[in-house]
Amino acid sequence: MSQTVDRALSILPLLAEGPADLGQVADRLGVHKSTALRLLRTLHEHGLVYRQSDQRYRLGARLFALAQEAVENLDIREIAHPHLVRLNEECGHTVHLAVHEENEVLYIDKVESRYPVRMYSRIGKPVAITVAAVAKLLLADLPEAERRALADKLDYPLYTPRSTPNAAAFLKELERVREQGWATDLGGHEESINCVGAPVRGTDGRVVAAMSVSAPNVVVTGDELLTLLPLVRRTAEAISREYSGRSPVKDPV
Amino acid sequence: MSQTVDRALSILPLLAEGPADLGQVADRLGVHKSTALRLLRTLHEHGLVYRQSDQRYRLGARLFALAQEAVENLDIREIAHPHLVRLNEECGHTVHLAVHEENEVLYIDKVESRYPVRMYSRIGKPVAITVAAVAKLLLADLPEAERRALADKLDYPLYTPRSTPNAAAFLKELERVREQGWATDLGGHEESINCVGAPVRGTDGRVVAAMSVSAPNVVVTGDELLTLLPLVRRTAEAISREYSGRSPVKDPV
DNA sequence: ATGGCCGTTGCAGATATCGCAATACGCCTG
DNA sequence: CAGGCGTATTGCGATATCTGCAACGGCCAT
Repeated sequence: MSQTVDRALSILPLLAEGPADLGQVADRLGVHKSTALRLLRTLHEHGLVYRQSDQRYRLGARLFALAQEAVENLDIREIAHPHLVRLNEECGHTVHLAVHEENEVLYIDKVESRYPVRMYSRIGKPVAITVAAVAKLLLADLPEAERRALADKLDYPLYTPRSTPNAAAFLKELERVREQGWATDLGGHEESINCVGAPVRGTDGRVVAAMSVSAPNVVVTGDELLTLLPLVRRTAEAISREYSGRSPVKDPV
Repeated sequence: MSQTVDRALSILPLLAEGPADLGQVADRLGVHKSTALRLLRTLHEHGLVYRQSDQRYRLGARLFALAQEAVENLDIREIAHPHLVRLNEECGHTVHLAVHEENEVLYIDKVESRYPVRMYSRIGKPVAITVAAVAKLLLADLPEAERRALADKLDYPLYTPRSTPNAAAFLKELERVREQGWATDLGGHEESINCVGAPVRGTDGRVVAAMSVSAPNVVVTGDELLTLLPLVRRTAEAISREYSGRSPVKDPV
């Protein structure tokens, strides 16, 4: 770990609180003014800090550009996977992670009992969008207009008697999911399979992914599965925190 | 200027191109692997880089969080936002707010039809500096020497046949914008999109920000959009007044 | 004018950083 | 299962780099 770089980087969260002048930065860093000056200059040359007209420093524009590119490379799956594995170890059931893309909802990760392995054969396949818990979570977060438009376009196949029958029912269900912050699929896709899921949110609060736990009701009934809800929600929230940068480092040796 | 910090920060744009492993980073930095390792570790501890499961490095989510806090600290945005929303309600089109920083022009706020939401996906992204109405407004206010120097440094990509073709044309356009006090972009960036914008000025009369209204010409033609000019200018002036503390509406303390 | 405040610079000493080489680890091959 | 290869990691000494100091210069308010 480099001391100089460490100090320089510590300036960034400091400036995130608001603009500061040289003296303030030096004080809060606990270094001499000349030292702070040189660090700020280097940050400035890289565009990470900007010097406003009153000579105070604040975070710079390059930060935006980098963040932009960072987000494009951000793979939720990488971050979520360990959490999914842990959840699987705790409850023993199949765990899914899904995202919404182009009017489809796709699984992007899956952890199955005994098999902490990426089942690519299944991953990437569109889910039953009108009934799956993860689909409800992802679509419930859309603006109302889009939700409406999408609901109209969809087909509502009756996989089982419990499948969502039509657009009206679907929209109503989405509204409920939106308000309660979690979703279920109780035998809506396969008669004997129940799911309970929770949303993963980004910094802006929007739902970026959804996860769920699935189990056949020969193992646990729907009601029993619901007792896992707190655990599922905690896991989803942990992923959200890490994804949005709220927990920068978890285990620094 | 600090060599160590300089090297560390050089890693960020490098990783913005995509994930890289230790060796690649060391090579591109021109330093020994152990050096690169220590720099990367420091960046990692601050959350600026993330280590994915294949041990390669990638930009981290903390960058996103920092950029977000940075944009929230811009007081122009605070002041302007309600005005932008009102303008959006009145005309129905997309409204942008942008500032100039370090040879770049960036959007710092955006209000979209029905959607008074911060689109961070777009906010923070540098604008097409040679054609956007807001860019013309901000650059037109620079001292002539700076304007000239900047115009020479820029590239002039031909997004469309109407894009500004070269430095000479750009300077001429800036001169006109400077005199008339407003600017347009008629299909210079995207063939079917027109914009009309006006400057926001501080106490000393200098342009501190610029705003614009954009609409596809399938909705309104360029001429029709121009009829909104008085409204846009009035809004910009209202923001200017409030920003420079001469707001007739409400006076703080 | 003049004193105080803040940012900036040159310098010599201190120390953190660098590259090297050796080690450890994971992965694939035979 | 052994062996080999590529990569990440660690300890260490030489030295380039960073640091704090003190002096300078500009700016503002008294």
